[in-house]
Amino acid sequence: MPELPEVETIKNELASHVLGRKICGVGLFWERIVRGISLDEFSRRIVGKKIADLKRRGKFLIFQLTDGEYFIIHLKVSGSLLVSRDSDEPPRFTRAVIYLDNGKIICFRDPRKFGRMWLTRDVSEATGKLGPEPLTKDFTSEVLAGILARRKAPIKAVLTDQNAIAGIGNMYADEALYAARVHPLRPASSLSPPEIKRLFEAIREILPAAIESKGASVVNYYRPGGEKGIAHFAFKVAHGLGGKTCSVCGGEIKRIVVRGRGSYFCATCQK
DNA sequence: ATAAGGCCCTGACCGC
DNA sequence: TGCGGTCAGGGCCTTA
Repeated sequence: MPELPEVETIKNELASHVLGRKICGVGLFWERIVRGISLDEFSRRIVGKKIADLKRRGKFLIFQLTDGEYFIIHLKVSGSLLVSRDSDEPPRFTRAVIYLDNGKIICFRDPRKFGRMWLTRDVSEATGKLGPEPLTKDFTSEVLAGILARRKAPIKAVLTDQNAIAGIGNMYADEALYAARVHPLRPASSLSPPEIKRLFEAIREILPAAIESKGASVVNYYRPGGEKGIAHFAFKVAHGLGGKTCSVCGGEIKRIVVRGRGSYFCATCQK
């Protein structure tokens, strides 16, 4: 599941393959993968453009093209972007292929077909409602406190709400709440100042560490070269990977469902 | 405005 | 071995 650290890793490792390259063709094998415009218009407008820059916003990957166009990808649950040669057969479940002028291709592999692509002159069409980036300097403990103060929903739901904070998904929300010793069902506005401080520090520690480890390969996450990340080896609770008991107190790691998502936590440490 | 639930999809997994 | 049923999950859409 690509979240902020995974998309950041993909961005970092894709850059050398794509920056300055011209898109000389596309293959589209799943009609609903493109949002907003038809497959024909997508092809017509993207072919011939150069990739001038590559950025990440939340879980969106943004290719800045020449002529004011932006090619935007969201990998959702099961998407990956794999680089190979145009002479190679694209891997199974490839929904789209981007052909570059250096003989390389980017394969958008997505077994679940949840992933989406945009081609637009206005980035906000895809990313407009996103909350702040949690790793920038202006995201502070006070900013987090302000976001949480007006929300009564479970803290887990607010952390994973992209319109509240961008980039945190199911895995890293569980890890951050565990590190901060906060129960996932606590109403966001009920967190005390020390709890907010701990949560802020957990976010600022866990996300960069996961980027350092090139992301977490739980299911269907691969780096552009096909390698896996190793961030999941550091997981304490997320996705049930932390063992049956808490490594701190020996308490039971429980699974509950919050807003339809599996949530793992220590029933003793997280109040 | 916020909260909550359904939906999209299909591979993986389970029980028989 | 094969079959049917169930589950997972991000974000959009609808409803309250």
